[in-house]
Amino acid sequence: MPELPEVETTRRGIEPHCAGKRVTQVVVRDSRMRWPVTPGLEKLIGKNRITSVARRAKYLLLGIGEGTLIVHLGMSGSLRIVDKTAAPGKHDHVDIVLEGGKVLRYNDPRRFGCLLWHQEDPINHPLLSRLGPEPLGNEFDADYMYRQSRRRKAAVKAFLMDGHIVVGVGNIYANEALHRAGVHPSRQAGRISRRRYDRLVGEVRAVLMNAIADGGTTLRDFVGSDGKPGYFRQQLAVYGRGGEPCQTCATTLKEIRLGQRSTVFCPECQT
DNA sequence: ACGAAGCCCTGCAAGC
DNA sequence: TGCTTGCAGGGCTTCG
Repeated sequence: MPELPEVETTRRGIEPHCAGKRVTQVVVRDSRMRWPVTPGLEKLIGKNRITSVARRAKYLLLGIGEGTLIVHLGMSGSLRIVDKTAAPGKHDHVDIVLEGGKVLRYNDPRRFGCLLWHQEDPINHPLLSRLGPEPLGNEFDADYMYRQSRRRKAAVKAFLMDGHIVVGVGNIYANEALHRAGVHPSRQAGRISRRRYDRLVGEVRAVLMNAIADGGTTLRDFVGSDGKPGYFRQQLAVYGRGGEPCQTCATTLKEIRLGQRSTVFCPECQT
């Protein structure tokens, strides 16, 4: 579920319930995640106040007391605000109980996510220190992408999804942005002009911003209830539409695998 | 340095 | 109906 827009939507959804609140209790039911949940988390953050709820790439950063809880939702994770009385269900691995009777509840069926405690500035954490710029920030522009891509032989789609180049562009939005920009996903990153990167950068931005605006709508009531997946679907021009006609030129959309991931494009519009 | 592949895990749909 | 297979929105790690 979590692409960058949904992580940002989660951040916005939980922030008002968390910021300024004191933690009264932490319950770790299952610590087996991508990496084990930091041992002793209960002691480390218990009784401290949540001061901030930030995001870097697809990591949520909860400022608590003197440190930061780094949370990643992996591929199937979610973070919800529920009532203290709500019984935990399957895959509800961690509860952060807040003063006032609400609980920040972490659920992740596939356990690809993580919850890691970090005492210092999270910027210096190994997982965060080498990440590329934010796709919606100023650093991400045509010039940057052009420079980074020279002599790169990898497919532009893989390049776009590489977190060391730019963060937050997952499989869905890579497919969408490339279609909107008219760029073939298999084209070598180093063989794309500055002009075309200009277009691509604009479309990455546009598609993410649309999704964030929409993510708000999609998951408007995810707090307290079930955030239903797949509502973006109707807006997606190519993802999940292999074999269907291109909305621009009616050519049949082609589906291939690129770097183990499903890739859909229009052989006519994308060159 | 770069690029491709492997792997972590559960759930679900499709095919036999 | 029940089994097996493949695939899923991520990304670190390993290998060549």
